[in-house]
Amino acid sequence: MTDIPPTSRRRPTVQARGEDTRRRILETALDLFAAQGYEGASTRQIAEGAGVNLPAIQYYFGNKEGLYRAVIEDIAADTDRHMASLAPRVQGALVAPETPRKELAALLCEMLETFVVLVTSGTQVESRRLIFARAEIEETPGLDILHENGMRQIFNPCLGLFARLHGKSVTDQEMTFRTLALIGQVVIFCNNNKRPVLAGAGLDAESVRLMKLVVREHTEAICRAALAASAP
Amino acid sequence: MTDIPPTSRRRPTVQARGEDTRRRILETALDLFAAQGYEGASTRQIAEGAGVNLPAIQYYFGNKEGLYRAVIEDIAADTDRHMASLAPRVQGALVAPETPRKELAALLCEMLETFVVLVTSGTQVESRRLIFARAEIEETPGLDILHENGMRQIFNPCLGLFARLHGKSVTDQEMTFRTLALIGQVVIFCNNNKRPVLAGAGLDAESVRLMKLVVREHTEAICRAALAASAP
DNA sequence: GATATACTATGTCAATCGATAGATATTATC
DNA sequence: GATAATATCTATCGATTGACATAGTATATC
Repeated sequence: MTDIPPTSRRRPTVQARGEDTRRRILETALDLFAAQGYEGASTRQIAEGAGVNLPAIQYYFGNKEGLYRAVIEDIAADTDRHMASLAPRVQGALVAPETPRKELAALLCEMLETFVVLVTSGTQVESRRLIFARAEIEETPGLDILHENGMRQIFNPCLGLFARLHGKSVTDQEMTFRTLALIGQVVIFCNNNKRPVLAGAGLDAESVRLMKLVVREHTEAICRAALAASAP
Repeated sequence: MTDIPPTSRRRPTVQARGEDTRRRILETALDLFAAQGYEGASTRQIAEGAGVNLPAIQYYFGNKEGLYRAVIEDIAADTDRHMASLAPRVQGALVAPETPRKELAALLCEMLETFVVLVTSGTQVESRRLIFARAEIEETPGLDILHENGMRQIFNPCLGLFARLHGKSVTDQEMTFRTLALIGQVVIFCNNNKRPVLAGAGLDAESVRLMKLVVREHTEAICRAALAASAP
């Protein structure tokens, strides 16, 4: 009944206008889903905010869930792009049998710093941060995509590096917890910055620099302790 | 028009029954608000879950918002109780002018371990963890209460200790970020454990022990680095 | 037995929600 | 200029929501 997106044939002008409308809806939806959650944001609000009318959402995305999934997939694609250069290096270090432990630690630090940048820069950062935070608590159809993506792009690589550094297995529950704690240092910066703690401390270049510094120094300290504990 | 809760006069048996019903509503509401958010959970659902009928909510809590606030205040009171023994010791160490830095570090570790316990034990842990996580992103009338409480009971004490350890001011933005990173290690354990990472890893005694161990070791490592960096 | 408390049963209300039907406007191709 | 695909409009449907009003019942105190 609802033949959804017209992405096949290229008709220069009309197509361009359609694509523009699609993006406008997508961006408005991101902001509103972030601010009010999946249930909280109404399609009417989104349509109004995007300057289109209600059935436009059905036309472009089928229904509310389709729109939500599109928003999430957009963010996931963004994450992939952001991690594209680092991921293969980590992969390489993990398949190599004799990667020096100092290098593992350095890669782990770089990984977490890159994560900080992902979480604090780009377009619509505020909204993306909130969506990340929501991914950890909400139970909506699309969010597992984001969660899987985070596992694949962030958690698993960090776990791999950190476990090798400790000389332990990635299946060890202790390593899961240690990795979560590491990542938690960054994830907390995803929280609502309208709240007192992060208020004022926006996302200006200086704040981001500080966040990266803090995460790097903490992670280095933790890695140093790990090296000392499991020294050969 | 709506004279809300009958908490004044004591009529032994009837009163007890009323209190019981009140608690039953409160517990059901906690679970449902945690699982589905403020907007997501309907009063009808809550009433059904508690085995009362709809007007009972109005009778005891005035309206939906009143019920929500009651849930939040309940949790806040729980936090106060949990932190009651540690708070004055931290306060004491902070007002004393010459507290040894090792003691500051030890208190900080203890503080975070206590936080882990708060977040992983007691009745309805799962739901309370989710409410904590929601407090960081949702914008509902009652949640600032919880947030303020967290600032007063957790964040500010940690900030005070950690800043003293670094020999820096509590108003320094770097110290805010460092403290957030520390706390983030614990907060991440508040996330939905139905998700792959924490799945299986329930909240059995062994898991909690491991979480505490990890947080302690990481924090010790970070404190050691801080001591070395700002050594006298 | 009068009275207060602690509910329950039922129904209604306006508001808001997602979804859809169906008409219309715009544009590209032939 | 006819035709068809694309884009957007108005209008409305049915369901659910929080809230409230009214009436009734069971129990316990005085």
